[in-house]
Amino acid sequence: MKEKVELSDEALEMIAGRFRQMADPVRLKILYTLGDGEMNVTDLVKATGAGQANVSKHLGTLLNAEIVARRKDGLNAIYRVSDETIFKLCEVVCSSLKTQLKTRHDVLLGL
Amino acid sequence: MKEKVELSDEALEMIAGRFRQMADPVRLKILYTLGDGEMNVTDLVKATGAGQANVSKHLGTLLNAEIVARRKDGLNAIYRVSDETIFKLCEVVCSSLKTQLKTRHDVLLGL
DNA sequence: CGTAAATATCACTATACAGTAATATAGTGA
DNA sequence: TCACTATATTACTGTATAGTGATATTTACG
Repeated sequence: MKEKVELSDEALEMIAGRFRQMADPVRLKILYTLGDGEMNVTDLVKATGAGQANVSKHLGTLLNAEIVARRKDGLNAIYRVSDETIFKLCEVVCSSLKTQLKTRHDVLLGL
Repeated sequence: MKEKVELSDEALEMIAGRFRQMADPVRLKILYTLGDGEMNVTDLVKATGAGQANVSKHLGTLLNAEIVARRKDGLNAIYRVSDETIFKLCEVVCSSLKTQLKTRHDVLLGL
């Protein structure tokens, strides 16, 4: 008897949506930067090298997806990662990519 | 002293690319289906309800990303998952989404 | 107040890509 | 060889979204 995991189309759409949040290098850069601790938008703009409007928009989608959280301090909007599982995701992806690259490298050496 | 993980733009692009592969509900459906064992394209088309050209194209990108592997058997092209880490990714995402939904639900109940 | 700074939003352009119908390609069997 | 089946590819359309300049909004401070 198989352990059949039947997922509804709606569930698949939600899962895909989460992956979509992670599928942009600028958002990843923002998230990695926030991994060192909370930060305001201006500093995130400097750290990522992206435009202010762009960073703000990315933060908006991440906030909407509840991947980051926001607090206000005077003029500043200070963001932090609110869902630490994203780092686990990146970790798994990185190790997989490393394995792939290593395999490809070995193949090039004829082994 | 901080454990500083500095990733190059190229690395970020690769990671984002892997997430992009997972960011489509049809591809997820294909992968989940292949989780039960290898399958040819025709059966995948039936299982997913997507069009043949569409499934074939998705399989092409997954193959290119080395997430699935392919073998030929006569007329059939038989695909299988070649990178099991994708299931770990889905698992992490699912548990995160469940937590989010539960929290949102509790908030609605005023707690 | 008026000004400046930080952030968000708007309007727009450009690009990537999912879906699909039609066609091409390759293997199978009569 | 011809007809049939499975898969891949091509050409095209539509949609989503990243990036950006300009503007709006909010808050602090003189």
